[in-house]
Amino acid sequence: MRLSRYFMPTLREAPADAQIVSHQLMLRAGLVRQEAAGIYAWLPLGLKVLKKIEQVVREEMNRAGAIEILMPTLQLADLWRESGRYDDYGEEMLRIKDRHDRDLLFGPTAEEVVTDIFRSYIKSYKDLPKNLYNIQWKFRDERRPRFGVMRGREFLMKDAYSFDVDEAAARRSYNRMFLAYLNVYARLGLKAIPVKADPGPIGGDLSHEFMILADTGESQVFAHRDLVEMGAPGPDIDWFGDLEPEVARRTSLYAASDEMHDEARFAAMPEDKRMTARGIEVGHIFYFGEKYSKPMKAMVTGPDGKDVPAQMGSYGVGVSRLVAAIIEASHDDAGIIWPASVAPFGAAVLNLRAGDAGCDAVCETAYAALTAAGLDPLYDDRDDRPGAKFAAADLVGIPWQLIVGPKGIAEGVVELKTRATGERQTIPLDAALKAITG
RNA sequence: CGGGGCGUAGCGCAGCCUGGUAGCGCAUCUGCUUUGGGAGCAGAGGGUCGCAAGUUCGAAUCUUGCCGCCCCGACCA
Repeated sequence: MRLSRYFMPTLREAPADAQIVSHQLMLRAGLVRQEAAGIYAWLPLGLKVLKKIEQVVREEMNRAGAIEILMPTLQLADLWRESGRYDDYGEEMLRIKDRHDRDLLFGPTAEEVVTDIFRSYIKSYKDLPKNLYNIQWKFRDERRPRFGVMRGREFLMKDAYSFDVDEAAARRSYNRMFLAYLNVYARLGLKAIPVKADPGPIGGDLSHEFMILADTGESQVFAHRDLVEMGAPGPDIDWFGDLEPEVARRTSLYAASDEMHDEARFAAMPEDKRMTARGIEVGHIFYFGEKYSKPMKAMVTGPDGKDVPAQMGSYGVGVSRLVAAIIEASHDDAGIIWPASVAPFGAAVLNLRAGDAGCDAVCETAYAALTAAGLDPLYDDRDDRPGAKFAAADLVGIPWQLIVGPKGIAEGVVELKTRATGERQTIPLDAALKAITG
C-alpha cells in the first residue's frame, strides 16, 4: 500500500479522553475512532489488526476441532424466555422491538441461539462431541464502558460452545479449548496464564480465565512464577487423545485472580515463586452442564436409549479487547510494537526523499520485492520530512522499517530498522530484503 | 447506579473568578526556502464557545435544567 493513497490518520497528541496507553495509541495511530461511549468505528489499520487476530483465533479453534458458524447479532427474546435469562439479564441487555412489536435483543452472548441450532439437528450421542463457534459482534450495555475497546459496549467476541453426552466427555472438550487458548495467545506474542475462575452455580473446577500480565489490568493476579514461562503446548498435540496430563501440568500450579484467591495456598509456595501482578482477562472458559440444554430441551439419546440433556461448555475470547491487550503488553514511548503475527503491514518502506530519482527507484524496487514476497508492505511515499516518516512508522508499529535516503543511495546501501529492538543495520538493498523475507 | 471532573476550530489548551461579542500551539491550504528523528518564514481558511431557558443594554463568562464524555467505586454468564 502506498501511504499517499491510504487512509491512516495519525495524531501527534492523544485525545484527552484516552487515559490508558493502549487507548491513546489506538487513537494516535488511527486504529479506531470513538463514536459513543464504548462504541468504536474501526479504521483501516485497526481493522487489519482485528482481522489478523480473528484469523489466528479461527485457525486454532479449527485445529482443536471446533467448527465455525455465524449467528445473528439480533436474537429473538422468546429464546431467552425459554432459558429464563430474558428477565435475569438486566440492564446490560439491549432490548429492541421490530415493526411487528416483537421483542428482539442485541446478543450479549449466544448460548440460547446455539442451543436452538444444536437441538434442531443433533439427536444422538453418536454425533457428539460437537463444538460450534462464531466470531461475531456482541453488545453489552455496560454501566461504565472504559479504557477504549478494552471494555467497550460493542465488542468482537469469539464464542465457542461444546456439546457432549456426559460430564467426562465434556471435560475432554474443555481440555481441548484450554490448550487451544494457550496456543492462540502464544501466537499473538502474549504470555497468558490460566487462572482458576468462579465456576458459578454449577460448581466444580471447570472454569478458567486467561490473563495476560499488564500494569493496567483490571484484575489482580496471584500465580506461581513458573506458569508465566511455561509456554503453549503447540499445534502438534493429539487433540482427540488424552489431554488431561497436559492440562493438569498447568492447573496444578497455583494461579488465581482476586475473587478466587487463597492466601494460605499462595503463602505456602516458595517466596521466589510467588508472583503478584495486574492482569487483563482475554479469555474465559467454563463448563456449565445442563444449564441451557435442560430448560431448552436440547436432548440427545445415549447408548442406553435414554434421552439426556447435552452437557455444555462455553469458551470466549475477546477479539477486539485483544487489540488493546497486545498494545498494553507491547509498546514503548514511540508507539506500538506489533508482533509479526498481527502487524497491519509486514514491513514499511520509508522514502526519505520522495521525488528524488535515486530514492524513488530503490523504493519502488523494494516495494515490489516485498509485495511479491507476501509481506504486504506499506510504502511511505509521501512528500514529507524524514522525521515525520520515522515518527509515523514507529507509532503504528510495523515490525521492519526499510529506510531509503540519499546518503545511503550514494553508497549503495539502505538502512534496516527492527521496530521491536530499535536495532539498525546499514546494508545493501538485497541483503535487507533477504533479512526481512527470511 | 453513588462520588468526582470535563465539554471553547480536526487534536492539545488559554480565556470564565472580576460579563463588553474569541485566542494560542499543532494540523489544514497557498508561496518560497528546506529535507536522516514530527522544519523555517510569509500569508490564508476554519468556531451555533455541548443544547435550552433565564438574568442583563450586552453571556464562552453568571443562574437553572438537560445532553455528552472521562476517572474512582460498585457491577462484570
